[in-house]
Amino acid sequence: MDLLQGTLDMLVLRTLMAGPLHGYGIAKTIRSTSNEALDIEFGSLYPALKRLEAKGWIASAWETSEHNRRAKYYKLTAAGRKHLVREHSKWAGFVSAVGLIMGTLPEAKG
Amino acid sequence: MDLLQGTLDMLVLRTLMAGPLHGYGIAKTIRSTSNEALDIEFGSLYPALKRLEAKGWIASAWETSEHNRRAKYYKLTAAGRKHLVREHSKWAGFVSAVGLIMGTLPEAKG
DNA sequence: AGTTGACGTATAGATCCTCTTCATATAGAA
DNA sequence: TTCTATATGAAGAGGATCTATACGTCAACT
Repeated sequence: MDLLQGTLDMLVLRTLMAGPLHGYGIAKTIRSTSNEALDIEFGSLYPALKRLEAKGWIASAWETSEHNRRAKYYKLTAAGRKHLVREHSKWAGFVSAVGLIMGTLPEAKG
Repeated sequence: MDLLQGTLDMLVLRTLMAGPLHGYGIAKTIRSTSNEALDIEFGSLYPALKRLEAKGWIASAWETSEHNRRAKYYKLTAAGRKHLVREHSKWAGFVSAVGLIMGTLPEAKG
């Protein structure tokens, strides 16, 4: 909920680095790995998966889940892996830059 | 450029904590304080300032700048100060949660 | 037998923010 | 007089997320 734009793609890609997973599983993994801090809405997730697949960063295949249901499994492509590295780097740089603003300015003044 | 949505407001509010400043000065301050990493577009900044003022987090007044030009100076309100604290806290929580995802998942797997 | 809850995918429309582009204007330096 | 830095602002495009909704299965409880 209330994810900053552009972050979801990186999170999904990073989650898929651990192996192929279906949409529902991706959301559950992100939720639990973040200690329930990040709650991905399916209305955000599925469009994101489409986007990612259209860009060639993930590939999908219908399979049977561990609960014996049909589920579309997504896996990282080589291009996706490279993109993830770039995005992670950009994210780190951004967080660092924001840290400079939030931390180095004078605390108060008339 | 390419700011993550929702971050600009926090950055502007934080910058104004150092004292009243006009739009142009806010952009310059953010740019230099972040070592040129954050480049605020005026097409993003002015709508943001309007938004912030409409919500009562900043207040404005026309004055004369140090370069002898008319400039609208913005200053943080008490409500803005409180909002900034909340947003900063949310930001820190979000960064921390993203860190959990990006750092704690297995690096790779078939 | 009926219902609840976990599992799963998917779309449409609204909303919000940022970016690009354009328009306007003054002061000082070269 | 031409260029650069200083200054504000609006319009429209683009992109991502959220809300709401729909469909469907399986297992467990009552």
